[in-house]
Amino acid sequence: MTDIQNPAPTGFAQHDHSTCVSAGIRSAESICADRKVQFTPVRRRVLEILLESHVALGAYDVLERLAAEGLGSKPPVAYRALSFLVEQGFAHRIERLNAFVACTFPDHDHAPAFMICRTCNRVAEASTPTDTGFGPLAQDTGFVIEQTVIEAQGLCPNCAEA
Amino acid sequence: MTDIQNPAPTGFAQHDHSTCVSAGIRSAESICADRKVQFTPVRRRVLEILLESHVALGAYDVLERLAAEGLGSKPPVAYRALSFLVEQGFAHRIERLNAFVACTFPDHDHAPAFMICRTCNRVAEASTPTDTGFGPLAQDTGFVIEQTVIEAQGLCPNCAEA
DNA sequence: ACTGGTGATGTTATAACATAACAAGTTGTG
DNA sequence: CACAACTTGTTATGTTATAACATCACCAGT
Repeated sequence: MTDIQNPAPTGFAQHDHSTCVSAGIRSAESICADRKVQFTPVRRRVLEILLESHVALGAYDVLERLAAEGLGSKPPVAYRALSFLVEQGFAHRIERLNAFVACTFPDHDHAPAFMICRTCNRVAEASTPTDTGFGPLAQDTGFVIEQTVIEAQGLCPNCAEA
Repeated sequence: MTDIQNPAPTGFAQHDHSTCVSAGIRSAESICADRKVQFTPVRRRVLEILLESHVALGAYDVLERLAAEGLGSKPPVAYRALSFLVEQGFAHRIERLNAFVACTFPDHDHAPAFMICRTCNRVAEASTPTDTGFGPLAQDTGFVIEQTVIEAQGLCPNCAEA
């Protein structure tokens, strides 16, 4: 297995966050156009909400925000929008937290790996090579890999200080 | 990152399963004695239930079995036993499934990686080197890793055929 | 034997996460 | 316009998880 590649992880480091938001939305718009899928108001707004921070949000956190804006108040509304975003690769589900974050690299096809702060729930995303080391093993055993989840838990730099 | 090491994954392959059960219980007994923690009837029984197959079981699946045997019928009973087993390294939580499996290597300290069949929920466990590739990246960013979850989803050999 | 500490279990209640099923509205296309 | 495909709204319920407090069993010290 080769090392996890890291095209400059945002999430923990200082950065111009407004770029994350605008770039995320622009990518999504353009990809949706290409794929001829609808980037509806609810979907767009949910992506914006996720993009507002690098903190993983639960479906009900998102829903609460939607409800406050009159965009839907029942769980399926949030779950449907989140499923859409995950399917299209605009967001990822963090299994460990049953929560969601906007994707940092919506434009490349990649296998994500996450560093998750257990104190502040902030998440940094890195790319991994498609072969995460299971390849050879899976071949041995006959297991057919469809997707791999890699999630590291710990403390982000800020929370580690305190 | 080096390849995932694989001390002969059970789970999918044919094997003498009674060994898994007896060895699992014996290890747990001996480790509990060393650590001076109690291997109570509920804890033992829950481990036995997990050991009965390499299928990941939800807490409520386990609870159902316990209840049928008069060993406890309320969720906290199952969750407490499962937490204990996970803490002691006798079982692992599969984040993707919100479920649990008995550990295949309770005697070594290891970072587990799992192959999870989406059809039958059977799980094969492999060991990884302690450095799963996040090390260098984490150092760059200042992230302090406490635990890493690696879970591959796909089809086990049996289910892949069908 | 009493007392108090510790750890395990029992129980109630509820929080948090998720989806099935169906109705109603919207949008693009012939 | 009419239709098909898709999206959203809503009800109801299913599933996973834990907080909080009561009780019990055991052991050590007096």
